[in-house]
Amino acid sequence: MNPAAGQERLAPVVVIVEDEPQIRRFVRAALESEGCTVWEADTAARGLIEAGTRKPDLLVLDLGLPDGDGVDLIRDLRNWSGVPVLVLSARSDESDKVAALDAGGDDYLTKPFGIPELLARVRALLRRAGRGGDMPPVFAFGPVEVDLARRQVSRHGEAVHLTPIEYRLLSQLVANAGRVLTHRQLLREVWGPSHVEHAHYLRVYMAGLRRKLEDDPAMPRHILTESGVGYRLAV
Amino acid sequence: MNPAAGQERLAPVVVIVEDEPQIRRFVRAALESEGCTVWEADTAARGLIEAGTRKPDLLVLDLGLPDGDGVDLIRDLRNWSGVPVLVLSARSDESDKVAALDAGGDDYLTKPFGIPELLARVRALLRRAGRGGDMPPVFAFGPVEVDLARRQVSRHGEAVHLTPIEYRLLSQLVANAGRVLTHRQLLREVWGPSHVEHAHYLRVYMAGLRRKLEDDPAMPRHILTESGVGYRLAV
DNA sequence: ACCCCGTATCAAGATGGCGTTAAGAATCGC
DNA sequence: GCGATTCTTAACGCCATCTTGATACGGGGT
Repeated sequence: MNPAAGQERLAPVVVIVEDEPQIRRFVRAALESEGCTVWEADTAARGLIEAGTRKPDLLVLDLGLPDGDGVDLIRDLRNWSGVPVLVLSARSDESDKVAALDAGGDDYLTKPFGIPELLARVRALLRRAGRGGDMPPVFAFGPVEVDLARRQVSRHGEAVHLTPIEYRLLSQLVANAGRVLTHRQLLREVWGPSHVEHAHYLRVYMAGLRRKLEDDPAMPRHILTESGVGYRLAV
Repeated sequence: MNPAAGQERLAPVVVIVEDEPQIRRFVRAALESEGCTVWEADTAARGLIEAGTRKPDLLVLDLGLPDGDGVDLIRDLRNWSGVPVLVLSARSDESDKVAALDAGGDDYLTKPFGIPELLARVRALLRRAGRGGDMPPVFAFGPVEVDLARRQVSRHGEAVHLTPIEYRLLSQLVANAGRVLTHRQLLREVWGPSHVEHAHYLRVYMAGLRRKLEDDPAMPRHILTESGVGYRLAV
């Protein structure tokens, strides 16, 4: 079993071992833009310590370190850790690649490299290590949860069925939660520009949403009407 | 029980998908010198079949195939297999690398490449796949079990025969279990982009799946219809 | 008090989507 | 080529959803 299976970690943890501050910052910024938590080390010795203490999901390693060969670091690391290792190097000699990979490296990228390729290879390694998927974003107000990705709405934990128009209407409210949406705005987004005058539709369907989502439809606490203007979703 | 569990496989099995016979022989010789058992395919369609029947430990894939994009092959493969994929390509554009890796590829090697590097990367992929886990091979809901790797479906333990389209439809549902799939999404994935309007097909084939998989096809408990939107597989 | 406008709720009819079956066409394996 | 499987297409009844009209409520202005 995977020992990390139980503990939910939202952001992958990455350790960078790289002596040039410029490249370190460069790579750090890229990884953080992917949502990673990043720790740095500028020597091989420090790198091993960081790999031990931070329990990273990925190690990005430059071969050219001041205090030792990066290949030795990998060999050492592999005695006690299976963390994926992405090797960066200025040397493009095939023998270097073979040595680093056979020592236990998982991928080898030659400088200069592009950030998109680096990130794609990082994603590939994290995916295979089992840290690919993250949680779907769910929006909640009161007892109601809206899962936009699964197109599913629940109230008090139980699934609630919404018709297509009801769902579109709720989506608009959620997307602009807290803000007032005018009748015209809602009608245009849900029914299209030609139905902008049929404010009656809104009343019918808002009643439906309240009946399905509010605890007391007569005293709505979240789907509020701004009389003469429109509707608002209170958070 | 898993029939392959007892039989010790000493030699890794590799499938090569490559249309140029010269490179195919070249790569094959190299892999066999490493002690691999090698199977070949010269088209994308054939490659998928080989990947399904040979149960390889690694897939070596050339992107430039005569009958389809290799990236599509990876995406298809990833619906039912977690086998490591090493991509070979004549194109060194960064966007090609990113596309192939994000589709599910594990490594990307640009032609021309040296045999030592190829083999080192192969060893790295086999090493990691050997100790790590692959995809959970069987997906279950209610009385139904779907073995994506063996392309086999059973209900109450008994094998159920599905036609190709039925199986692809079910694959899509399983791959997005719990999520609502719109008519257009399903039609595009199963019949192709040109049949996006033929929603009737879906009704016919969903009826077929329900007849074969649901205990009471008239009251489906797992293959649910989201009226006006699409379908969803309930877990 | 009364009227008026905006709102809430209910219900019935219209519409189009959906499930099902079956028959002809196409494809595949032998 | 031939038989069998699979796919496409059409037809029909049913039902969820949408539309539309009717009715009631409530506050503000005259």
